[in-house]
Amino acid sequence: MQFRAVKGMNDLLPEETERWQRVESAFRRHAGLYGYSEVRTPIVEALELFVHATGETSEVVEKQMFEMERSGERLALRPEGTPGSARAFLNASRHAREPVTRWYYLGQMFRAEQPQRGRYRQFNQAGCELYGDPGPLCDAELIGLLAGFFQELGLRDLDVLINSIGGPGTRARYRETLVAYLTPHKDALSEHAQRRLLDNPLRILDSKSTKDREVVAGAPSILDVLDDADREHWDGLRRALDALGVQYRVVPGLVRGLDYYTRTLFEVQSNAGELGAQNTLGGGGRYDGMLKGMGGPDLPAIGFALGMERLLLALGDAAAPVKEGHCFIAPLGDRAALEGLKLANELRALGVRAEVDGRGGSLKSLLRRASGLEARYCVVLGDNELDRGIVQVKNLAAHSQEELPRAEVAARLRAGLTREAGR
RNA sequence: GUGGGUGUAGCUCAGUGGUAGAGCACUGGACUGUGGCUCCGGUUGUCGCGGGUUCGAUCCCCGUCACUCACCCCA
Repeated sequence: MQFRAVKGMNDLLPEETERWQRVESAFRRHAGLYGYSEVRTPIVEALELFVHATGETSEVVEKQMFEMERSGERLALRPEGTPGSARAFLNASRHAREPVTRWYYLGQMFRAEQPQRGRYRQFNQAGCELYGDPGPLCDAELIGLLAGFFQELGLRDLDVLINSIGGPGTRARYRETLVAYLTPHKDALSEHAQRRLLDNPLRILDSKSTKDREVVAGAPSILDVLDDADREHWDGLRRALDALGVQYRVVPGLVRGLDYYTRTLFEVQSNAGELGAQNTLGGGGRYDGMLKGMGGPDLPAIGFALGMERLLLALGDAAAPVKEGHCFIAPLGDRAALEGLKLANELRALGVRAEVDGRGGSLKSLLRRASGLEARYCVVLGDNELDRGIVQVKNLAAHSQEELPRAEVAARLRAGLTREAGR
């Protein structure tokens, strides 16, 4: 084979896309119930948008961007959805026509990581963004939306983690506190964490290295140094989550790797299916500084993204769609084949999926094929039937067969399928 | 980006220094026009790719690519 898909980028074949479509439509409906509408933004944006919004010290921007140049413009494939959505929001001046904007999106994202189960170079996210509400009630509602979506799909054993990293003031103060605590223990930290100590010390808090974990276990919690406004917001979030009945766990070490977060952070993990190390199904947080930082109005915002590939892995067979009954037409001979084409169209006109096997072959092999396709009915049509103005209809599940007048077949089969679907 | 594991038929996998097998799938027949069961037959491979050692390599060695797991990162 000469060509293969680019590393970390995968084809989705029909068996898979059926599962995807089911989850996607469930997401659209779920987000719609909360008042979210779909936004579609370009996959390619100015490189600078991500450097500025996602943050130049984030790993995503530092090492994982697919960059390109066109007529002197530096462009990039989007590594996440939030910056593009925020840009679109500002370009359209949405804040001038509505106080609060709720958008959701579905789409491909690109990060040049080492591929792994549940982690690909082209992957799909579904996400929500909420502009114009400072929270904390809407923070709780958004977390509830995310967790509720997973539950609706049938996922159990979900772990909802929350934290607050405060506003810029709190974070700067905490950063100093943390560096002061970690520096004496520097030699006990992993090599990676030692580097982080200089550029992004908060990230050490969620290191998986046991060395780092031991040191971090004794570190001061950011929740203890929240300023009054941050504290009030945090308490309000917890009260609202309790009122909504959302189960959660406070994890002071939850940090997340995008630079723009303020205050509320959250993540939903699952042990279901075959997720392996990529057990974060979705996550997000508040990013009150982004819109202003991009030259727009000083408006608060919060959002999340969930990984479609991971969600599908976690769901396993649970994402398999229910098959609708359909008809298979098995014509014997050339004359019957033409009649079969006509009958198939009659069925389709009534909204019934139908297919004709025009390849010829024995009745045995045609029935075998009908069986393999899991058709509900197989219509057998040969010279004998044509001459008598009837067809043989085989109910493949019931192993029964009856003769029906040719003129009535389509309507009768539709009635049969409707009856079954109603059960 | 770093480290480990694995690459043999469409799928799941066995196998041996003398150029390949099973099950499933597909297909034909037993049953001149009746499936999913049974029985019998048939098709399918550059043994991931390139190089080396050897009389000879799918097997040993080196490289490379892909997949996979972990780190890292995050969805």
